[in-house]
Amino acid sequence: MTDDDAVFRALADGSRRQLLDRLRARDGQTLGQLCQGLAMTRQAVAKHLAILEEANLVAWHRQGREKLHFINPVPIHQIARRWVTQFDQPRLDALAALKERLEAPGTTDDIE
Amino acid sequence: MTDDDAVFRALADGSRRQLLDRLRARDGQTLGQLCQGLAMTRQAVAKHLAILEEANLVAWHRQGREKLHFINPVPIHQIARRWVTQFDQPRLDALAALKERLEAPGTTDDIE
DNA sequence: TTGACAGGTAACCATTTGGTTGCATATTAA
DNA sequence: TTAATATGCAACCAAATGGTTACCTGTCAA
Repeated sequence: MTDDDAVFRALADGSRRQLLDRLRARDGQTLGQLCQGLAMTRQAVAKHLAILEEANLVAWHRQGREKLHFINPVPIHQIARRWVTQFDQPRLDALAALKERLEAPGTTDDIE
Repeated sequence: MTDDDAVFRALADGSRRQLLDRLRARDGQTLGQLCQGLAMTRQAVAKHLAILEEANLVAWHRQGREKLHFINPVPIHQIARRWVTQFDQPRLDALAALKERLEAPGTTDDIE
């Protein structure tokens, strides 16, 4: 509950979901790149990114004077596991099992 | 964006997620029942339920002087479809296809 | 018919949120 | 070295949010 909260809050804002969309389209963008075309100041975008970082949805890496942002899909998957798959039992139980079997071989990341 | 927004906003609050949890545990509860044990006035709970209604996550039906609340899993599924399954392509594409076959009417447990 | 019960409505309040402006700092290029 | 570039930080602001109290309405049972 405590950890999900940051993710749900982060996803609650349309601008932040838009930022995630942009990163999903092209990962590793700088703050400046992420600002382009948005009707918002750079500082506002930076605040949104900070909230996404707090929710662990975005990580970054400094390169010179630039800050490269990377998306992290794990928290959303975790939430989906706890919320969507439970939502209508038991039809999706079989699905969850299948999902694990599908994702298991050769995958190293988001399945704990 | 416009329709998802209400759902994301509704899910952003912990009290509202708790209400959904309660309805998931037992569907069709009255306002009074949903208030029990919560550290919040009835009016506050009613406001939360109104927000869940706006997001189409909860529907209700009047029975005498009582208001029975029912959960609707569809919006969360829609969001999951648009967000989770897109999040790491293409590994989950096969999963989405399977999901549709699983969820198609008439299919129960016949996959294994 | 008259309370008691379930819920609705409205005014109000403190805090959070999403945004701004202004200025400071660090890195790169000329 | 100097100027432009990329980002950081802080103060401030309006509006939204989550909650309250107070009172009103409709329904059921005695």
